[in-house]
Amino acid sequence: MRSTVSKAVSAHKGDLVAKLRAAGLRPTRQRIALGKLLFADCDRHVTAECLHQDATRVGASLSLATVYNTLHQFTNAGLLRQVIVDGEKTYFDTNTGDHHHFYFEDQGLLADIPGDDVRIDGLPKPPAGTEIERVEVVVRLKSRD
Amino acid sequence: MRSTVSKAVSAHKGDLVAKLRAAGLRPTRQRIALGKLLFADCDRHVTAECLHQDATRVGASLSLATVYNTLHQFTNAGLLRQVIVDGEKTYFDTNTGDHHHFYFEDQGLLADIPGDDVRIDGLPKPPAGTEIERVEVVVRLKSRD
DNA sequence: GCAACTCTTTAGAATCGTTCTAAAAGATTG
DNA sequence: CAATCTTTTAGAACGATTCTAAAGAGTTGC
Repeated sequence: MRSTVSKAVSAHKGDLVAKLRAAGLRPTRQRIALGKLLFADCDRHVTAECLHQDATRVGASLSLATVYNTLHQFTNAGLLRQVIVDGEKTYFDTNTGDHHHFYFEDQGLLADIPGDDVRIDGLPKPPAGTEIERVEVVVRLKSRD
Repeated sequence: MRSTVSKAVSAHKGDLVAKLRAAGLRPTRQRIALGKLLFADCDRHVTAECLHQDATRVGASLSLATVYNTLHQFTNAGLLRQVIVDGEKTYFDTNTGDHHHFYFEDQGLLADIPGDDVRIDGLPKPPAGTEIERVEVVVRLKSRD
């Protein structure tokens, strides 16, 4: 059992190292720790602050500045995507595919909109000289009393 | 000609005063100056900083703090709407109706998406205990080389 | 394995948009 | 006009993020 777990973990770690190398990033202790937190399980939506807390909680000690650096490097490498729904803080999404979001305003939480069923019709052509980089839909939710 | 213009302006001003009163806001020099800038002509998308510059340019002298206060008061009164497309600054839109936006990333400019033809299909139901406050579509544009 | 080199990390300072504070100025009511 | 309430404002404070430059770690060639 022990060995299975550690095999699984090291396999993950190998993938991660390859991922980092492919992005031209050295596989440092810090980047591996953050990579594990971000890419190990299911999709996540994190802020720098909360990822830093996660890392600390897991015993990885790194500075907040490194978390910011890393999030931007991962974003530039196409491993993450930035989501802007709130003027206060920036969210990073591990799901880089085409999809949209629910935003729970009361709690400041993001969730992917499941399925790829969302269709947007009737969008005008982009103005001359510009092209669409992305169409983002945010469904803002509030708790019902 | 002169009189026509000044009549038009004072008519506008009267509307504005009424608008402010209806919102429970005293018609102060500062609020009237900002109101004129915001509601006189066509729809606008402003940041606090740029509205402050506009005001200064027009000869109205008021502090940046007042611009922030006023923008929020107008927003609470339903006269403006906040639009979040950029982590750096907050935009305020004089068009409070249901509509969506183009965002010119290179220039940090917002534009309404003309017409009410945009339809969004296939949205899942909001999670239990929540309700949709608003669905926002942002079409991010970049200049074509 | 070790030197030489390059890339990373980091603590702390700096930045920037925005909000807060408390005191002065202005609007309103009777 | 006096009394009262609201607004404005300069400047301090704030919080997320970025910058700085010096120390630390990863990499490469030998």
